[in-house]
Amino acid sequence: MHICMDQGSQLEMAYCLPNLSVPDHYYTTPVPLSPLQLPFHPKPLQMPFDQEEALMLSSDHCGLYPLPALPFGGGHSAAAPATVCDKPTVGFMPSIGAEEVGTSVTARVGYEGATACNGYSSNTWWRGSTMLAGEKGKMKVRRKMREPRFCFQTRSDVDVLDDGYKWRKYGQKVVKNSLHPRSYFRCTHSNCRVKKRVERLSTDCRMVITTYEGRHTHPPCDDNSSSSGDNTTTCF
DNA sequence: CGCGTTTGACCTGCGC
DNA sequence: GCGCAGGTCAAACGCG
Repeated sequence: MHICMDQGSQLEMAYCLPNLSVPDHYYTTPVPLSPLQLPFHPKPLQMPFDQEEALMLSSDHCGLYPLPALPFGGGHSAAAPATVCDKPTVGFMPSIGAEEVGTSVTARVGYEGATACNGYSSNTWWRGSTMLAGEKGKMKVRRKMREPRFCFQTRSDVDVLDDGYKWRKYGQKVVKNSLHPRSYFRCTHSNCRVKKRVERLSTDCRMVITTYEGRHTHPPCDDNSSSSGDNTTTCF
């Protein structure tokens, strides 16, 4: 079964997640919104990571839509998912603060996260096991530097979509006002620090919110992308 | 034995 | 300054 999208939407999704495979039991959220007109690209949707913006998309057969609010970390907004379902407003994520994800022009200039994604020289962005005690002070600064993020919402029975990359779970956290814990994944590829957060909506346990943070510095794993015949890719 | 997951503790940011 | 909540670490554990 193909993901239920028109061709344009599939194209957009393919740009967003070039290796996303969608199992049979996936189907995208039927949120009755108007098709998204991304304000930052008149041309076909660019890879969102290149935009260094936080994109929050919901997808259905009519296209990709921005999600009005999501419980991103940092801001204590765990109750946001209810807003997503109850009051779907069309717009470009005003709830995501520029300082949170670097969406403002100011934040994008000298955006350290993007640099770190492409050609960072060390692993100082997050607290590593090799970090000395004295280095922890630097993390206060580092933590403000956010990777470009892309978020989308899928209706699925499984938490983790097969996007062609290999992920390692490094944490799970119970989020306030949410019945379901949030899982934290990191790309297992060396020198690739892309992170992924997966959580389910408290209002609809079948709705999965997946948030990618950062940009892969490597191609996806071939074994994963061609794994099961059950999965049908939406890429072209 | 190696790799991935689980889970409690810890750290940091933010609001009051 | 304090408490809360999100994010991350790392030891313990499980599995192949």
